[in-house]
Amino acid sequence: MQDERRLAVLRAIVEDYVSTQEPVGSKALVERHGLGVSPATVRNDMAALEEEGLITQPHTSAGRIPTDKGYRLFVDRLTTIKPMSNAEKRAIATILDGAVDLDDVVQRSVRLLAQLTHQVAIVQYPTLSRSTVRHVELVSLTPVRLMVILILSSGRVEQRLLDLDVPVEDDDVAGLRGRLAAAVNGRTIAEAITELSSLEVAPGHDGVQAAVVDVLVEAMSDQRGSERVAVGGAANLARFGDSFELSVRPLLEALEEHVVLLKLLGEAQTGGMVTVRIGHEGPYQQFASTSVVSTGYGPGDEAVGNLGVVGPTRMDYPGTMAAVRAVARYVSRILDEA
Amino acid sequence: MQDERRLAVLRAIVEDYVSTQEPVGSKALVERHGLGVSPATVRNDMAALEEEGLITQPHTSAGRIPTDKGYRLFVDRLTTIKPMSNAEKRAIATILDGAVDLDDVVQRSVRLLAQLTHQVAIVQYPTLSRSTVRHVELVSLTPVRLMVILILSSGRVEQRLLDLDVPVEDDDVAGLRGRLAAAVNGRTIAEAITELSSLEVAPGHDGVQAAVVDVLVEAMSDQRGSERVAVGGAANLARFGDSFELSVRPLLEALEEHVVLLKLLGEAQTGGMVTVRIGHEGPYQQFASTSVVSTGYGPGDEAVGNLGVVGPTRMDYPGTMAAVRAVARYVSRILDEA
DNA sequence: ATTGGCACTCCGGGACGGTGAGTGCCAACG
DNA sequence: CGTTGGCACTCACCGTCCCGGAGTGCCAAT
Repeated sequence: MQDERRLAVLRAIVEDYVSTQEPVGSKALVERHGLGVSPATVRNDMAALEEEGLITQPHTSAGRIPTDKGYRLFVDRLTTIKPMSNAEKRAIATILDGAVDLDDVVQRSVRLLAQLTHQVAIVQYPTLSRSTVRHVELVSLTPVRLMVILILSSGRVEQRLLDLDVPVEDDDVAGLRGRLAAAVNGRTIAEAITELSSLEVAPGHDGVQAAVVDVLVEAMSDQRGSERVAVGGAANLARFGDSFELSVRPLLEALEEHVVLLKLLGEAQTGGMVTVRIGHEGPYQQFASTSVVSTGYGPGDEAVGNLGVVGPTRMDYPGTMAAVRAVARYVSRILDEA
Repeated sequence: MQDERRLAVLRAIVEDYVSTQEPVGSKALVERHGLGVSPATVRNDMAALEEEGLITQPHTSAGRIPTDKGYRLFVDRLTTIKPMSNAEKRAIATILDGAVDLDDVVQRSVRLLAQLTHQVAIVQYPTLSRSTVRHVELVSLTPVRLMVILILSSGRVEQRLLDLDVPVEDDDVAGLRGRLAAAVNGRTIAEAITELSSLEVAPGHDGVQAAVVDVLVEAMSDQRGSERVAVGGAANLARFGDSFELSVRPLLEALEEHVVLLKLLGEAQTGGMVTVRIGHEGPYQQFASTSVVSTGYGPGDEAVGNLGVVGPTRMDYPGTMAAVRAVARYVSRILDEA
């Protein structure tokens, strides 16, 4: 039926508009894409598509541009994620394999993603909540100053300095270290916190132990680790084309508000699913003309963080989705190995 | 003489242009500033100032705007840094005193500076090179995995994971730890590196020691610590007014190139001196229309890092310089206390 | 259902002219 | 000699007008 052709027309409109960023007319459409029909036919189809709210015209007698609903249909039904080329895959692998530690992986990822997509990339640092305690270390720098180190299975290391009211002996520190290790090593964060709060107090040094436990609990429940994000490719905002004040400025402001970015990235999705949020579908109406393409990453099927890009609604969805998915996979694989 | 008045005219032009961002004419000048002369007189002065290359007119028969040279004279001779108000001082103190660690100080500073100046703020993380080694710690996580921790007087903590070829005993680790501590504790980074490379090898475990020393030297000479910078207030780029492509885009790109930013901040200045680099005076010609106001900070008279802002040449120099100096002072004081 | 034809709409860009702010110069003045 | 008022001149800016072109909607014919 001509229903199929209509969808083909929609696809063509999206693709043309994305690449030229100008409203696309019926004549240009039939020329560029080899649909074997006349412009008049396309016009009829366009009228139908507009009736359904999938495309619109900026002003009477200009070409059509897709609406958010049009992009949604395009993303859901008209496109398959085009796989990355082998060269791209190799580039991803080379860049990410060079990372020296967890933070470096995140920073490289965000750069890479920005480069691949030519958009603004956002990568969330791995969240602590699912990882387990690998090691707890106490180091007495001076008799009244203790350093508390927490090493997690995710590879993240948190350290805290702790000033004591009373001096403490090295032997006592060693004892406390042993008891702490027994209580928390191998447990998840949540379990460890429970264990710690029910830990028996050794006589005589309850103050020190309480202080250390406090610091540990604080370090564990510290949401900073999971709230941090890395941002890259802000310069790509320059290609937005749209009005500066309307689109770019709010984004520029948001890029420093990590809470907002985390909300934009949304809930972690596992299993290679890439989420696309188009324009008004998001929670912030100042981003009405921006889309977010994101997915979760993590070892195995466990999502420990999100990553994605944000760009104009008029973006290359297939390519962007492919890049996001590919980077997430490689990052997950690296976390697997670590 | 009328020489003084000419300088007063230059000052007035700079101030007016900075606040209105429009070329300023002779009539408007005498009205807004109470110079008790006629517009015609001012016109003569303007002609003289233009002759000297201090001001220029964008097109014939428009008002005058300052040249880079004009700004330079203004900054050097026509302005005193206006002190911060008490309220501002309190605000700075409150915000910075709330910092929990070194990184937090830097991050708070950069936000603060951006807010105070309405420009893009840059704060360099304290450089390692001048600080001394406070503590070295070795922790054996497993028999073949060591954690190496380096604590510096600046408060920075570097940790590295080290996988060994052969298992190592706890006792040996303790011995090595002792020898390392003796070699480096209290030394500056440079000294410590020298000491480490001439460290005698204990029989039997030369492999382990060599590996640990390698890691330590790497951590010490790691330029990452001194090359890292924090950036804030990128949204203020939106107020640039100038052509987007010409001014904002290169800056936006530079903001992700930390090497470039470090070069922009320039050499550390101590003793409360604030450096101003105006337009073409900088090393990058793509920043011909941007100025950098920067200074060093650090405990005592020792500069351990730079901070500053970058904005359009047309900026409020007295206010910006005051803010930069004030923030640097408070940061230095905090480093003093730590 | 598709197509060719046709009248209509409207954006974008170039031409045009008036207005106003600002300048440079000159002659007069203290 | 520095200052001032006067005057002619220069442009940027803004609103108007006009035209061409791309695109549309509709209709009758196939």
